[in-house]
Amino acid sequence: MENLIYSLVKKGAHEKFVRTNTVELASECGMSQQTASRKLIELENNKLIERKIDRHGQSVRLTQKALEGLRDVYRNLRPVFETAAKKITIEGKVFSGLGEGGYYVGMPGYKKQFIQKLGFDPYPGTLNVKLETERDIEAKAQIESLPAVRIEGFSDAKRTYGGANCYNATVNGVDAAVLVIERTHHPADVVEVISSHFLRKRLRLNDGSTVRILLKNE
Amino acid sequence: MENLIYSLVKKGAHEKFVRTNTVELASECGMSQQTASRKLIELENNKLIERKIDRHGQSVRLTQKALEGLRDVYRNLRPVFETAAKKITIEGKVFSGLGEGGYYVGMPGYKKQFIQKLGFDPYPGTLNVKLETERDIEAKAQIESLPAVRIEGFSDAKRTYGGANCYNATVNGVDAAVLVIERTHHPADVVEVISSHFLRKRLRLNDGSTVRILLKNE
DNA sequence: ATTACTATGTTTCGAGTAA
DNA sequence: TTTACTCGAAACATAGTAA
Repeated sequence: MENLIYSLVKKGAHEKFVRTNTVELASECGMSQQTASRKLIELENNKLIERKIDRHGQSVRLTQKALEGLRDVYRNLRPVFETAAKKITIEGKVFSGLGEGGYYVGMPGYKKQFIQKLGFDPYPGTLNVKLETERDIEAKAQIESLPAVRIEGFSDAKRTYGGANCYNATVNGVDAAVLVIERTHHPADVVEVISSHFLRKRLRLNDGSTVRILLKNE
Repeated sequence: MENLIYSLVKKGAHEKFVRTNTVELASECGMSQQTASRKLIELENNKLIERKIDRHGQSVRLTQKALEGLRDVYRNLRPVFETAAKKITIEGKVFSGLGEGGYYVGMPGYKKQFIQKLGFDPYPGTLNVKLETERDIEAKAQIESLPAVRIEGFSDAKRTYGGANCYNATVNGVDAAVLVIERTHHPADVVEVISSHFLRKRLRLNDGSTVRILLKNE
């Protein structure tokens, strides 16, 4: 099954429609023609491929959904084989969130942990950075391969507050930490940063200012 | 199945024994405890993992064989997501092969194709380069994602001669081509280079000399 | 040539449970 | 608690074909 997708990747189906047929795919994947046919149908039903079928074969292309799945695999494998501890740099533009980040960061349940584990008392607000290039989004995904500072969730009488992972970094040279909140399915192109400083003031940032986040490797 | 290996990778089983149990792995992979147990046995029988089992769980580590399989996947996926056309550089040390490379390169059936497709008449010999670092071996594997100059195989009365792929490059600045012979399961840490020049003389190389191969991107 | 349906055979799964 | 066996059920693969 997955096998079939890898065969399609080898043919370049991640960037264009590629011409093939069920007999060819079957032999490449070590399965029968009938199975290849059925699996192509399944992949199509699961919106993992698009097809144009005619009586001489078919053209197949991977969907964005399939690429996302492959990207997950890639992200898991990269830290295994890219041993060198490279410096991760992320560039993006400052934008205004809803201001709710500051509320959470200031809560005693979190604040105590920040002071203890990150070694600084965070300014009660987060700097929202929007990533503009695929390269930066990739770099953000790589962050998770770094050693994290774990912030535990907790509960009060009203509700439960989720955990988070922090990664020491600098923003335009100023000490800070990237905050990756657990469970909330955050957009992939946004990074939240906390710091002991009010970064907008300290770095004279406005909405649209470009900042460079440099992750600390150990 | 594969799923289980990815779970183990996430736990770091590619670099050390990691402690886990069948219930935990099952829930991570969306399968029953029984299936996880059975699959671990299969993985062990297939020499993809090593285990130390006790009554409180088990320690699991991936074998080299499993890592090789994952590396294949990684190599397939990298060109998909590493879009930027990076320059591939390989460094290694010159060594003497058996001299058979020269015999083949000089055969009319190949020579004609080199002249036509690579645009030069190759010196009848190959420069063997031994790669010394993991980084260089990785870089060599990446070559295959570049556009290849295809050299077809052929037959004469006696036998069949296999095909090859060539990749335009420079060796210490001199035009050349990396030769990847088909089918022969070449060692991963050796690169063969052909050129119109006798590179050993032209570049004053001896066994053990370090050379830098720069692949041409288009 | 193709793709892909049906029917049948094979493999895989997981509940129950032993050790 | 574990791991992992047995066995009936569910999922999957392929031969034979139709279109």
